[in-house]
Amino acid sequence: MRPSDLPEIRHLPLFRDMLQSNFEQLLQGAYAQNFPAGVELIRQGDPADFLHIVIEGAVELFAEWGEGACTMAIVQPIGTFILAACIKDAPYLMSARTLEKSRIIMVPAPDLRAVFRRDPEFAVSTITELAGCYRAVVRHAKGLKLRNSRERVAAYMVKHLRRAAPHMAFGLPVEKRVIASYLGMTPENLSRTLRQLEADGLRVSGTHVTVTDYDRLAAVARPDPLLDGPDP
Amino acid sequence: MRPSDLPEIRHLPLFRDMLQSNFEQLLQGAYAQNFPAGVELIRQGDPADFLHIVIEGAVELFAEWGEGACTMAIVQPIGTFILAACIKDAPYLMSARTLEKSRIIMVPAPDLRAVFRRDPEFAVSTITELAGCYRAVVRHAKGLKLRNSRERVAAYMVKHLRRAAPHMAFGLPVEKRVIASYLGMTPENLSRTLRQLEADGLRVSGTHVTVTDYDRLAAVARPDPLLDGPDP
DNA sequence: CGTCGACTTGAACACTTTCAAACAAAGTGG
DNA sequence: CCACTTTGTTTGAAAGTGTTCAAGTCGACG
Repeated sequence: MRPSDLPEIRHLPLFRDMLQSNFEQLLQGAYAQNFPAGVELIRQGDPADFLHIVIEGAVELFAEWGEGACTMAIVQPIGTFILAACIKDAPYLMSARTLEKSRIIMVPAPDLRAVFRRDPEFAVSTITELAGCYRAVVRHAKGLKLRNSRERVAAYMVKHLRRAAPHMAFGLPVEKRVIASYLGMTPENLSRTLRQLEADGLRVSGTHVTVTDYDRLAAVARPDPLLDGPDP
Repeated sequence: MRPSDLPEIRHLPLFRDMLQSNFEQLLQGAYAQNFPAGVELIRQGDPADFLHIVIEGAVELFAEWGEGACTMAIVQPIGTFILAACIKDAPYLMSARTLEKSRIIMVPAPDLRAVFRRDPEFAVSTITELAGCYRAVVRHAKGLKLRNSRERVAAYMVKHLRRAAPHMAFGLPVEKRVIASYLGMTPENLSRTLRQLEADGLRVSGTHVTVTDYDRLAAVARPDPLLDGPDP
């Protein structure tokens, strides 16, 4: 564990309000590791041993069933994943793999459970964090059920464009096939949909996205804070 | 509030471990109400005021976007809903309506937030409850993305059949159109799919479901604890 | 420069929705 | 208790959406 990692972690909403002594103890049992791209960090069904924190790089959370697989979320710095499985001491519902060279910190789940039982501030932070995760998945599920694929793609682009504001362009954070799977469609279908959306003010060339007509694109996506998350 | 309601609520996992004095205080600010079927209890986007507890009846959680709507979950006794919105003091992501004549208890959200800050046991219960909700939505989203509609219907039936074990029959808990929407399909499509599944050991007549060949049906559904929940 | 993987494109196919109509069941009012 | 309305369910045909398979293109990297 690098000393420089600690302040960043300490500032995460999850760890921000806990007692310093508890924070130190929690991170004492933790260890950091660097992984190349494409490494499977956890496998769905395995018992939950560690809370993972992404310091650098990017991690894909994905689910498998039979021969099929789909990406459920992308975690980028600084973010945590599989908090819920650690808390319930239950099997992971999702697998995780690095999409790029990544630096990950792993906090043992038993330490986690021990600390939030004696640090009320940490308990409250955990509650807030979990509630946020829950709401994120609900939004994702709502998007899948209420929007068709064209609308989902448009909404994805609008969301990332807002993050890049005031620019009217941004770079795709991950490969298109991962985005396609996240949006619940095949790569072929995403490719065609992107081409189709050129008529609605979207230009995608390789990894580079430019929006030439925000209003037209937003008219397709009909962004909604209850689906896409709060404005920021 | 009926005196007879209290013991049932007290035995819920969410309230089981808290101090009696805190429980009493929490429920003191609460009130119970009886609703006929079809009443909209909460509307998505409204600020979260109350944690709701279903004592009798059934409540549908649903989401709307534009002209479309879909049901996200069914809550039956004894169950709670919209805990996450109360905790985050954020707008509801889902609307709720009674499907039958229902008895609902409403606990003010500020009381909730106040109590788990001073009762560590309640905080832990809240964390566990939320983690459970989170995992339930993840499973639902996984099902939507990984299974096709025929598989989702088969899995739904297998899941409810297991609950009815050792019987090989059960009654549908809600209308078929609600089930269809929950499974992410149209009523017409559900109707056709049920008919198609007769070739795989399923018999549905009105609200009554009989499974004539469990193995065949399970071969279609391929039940998996990571999608359908733990065995019970 | 060649190879590999990701991306794109096209055509055929499978699945799902939509619209329209018929049917069934449950509740209403005479 | 029976017609009658209302609402949910089923069915069919047509249209729309998304997937699969196969082939070809592009770009990054060794």
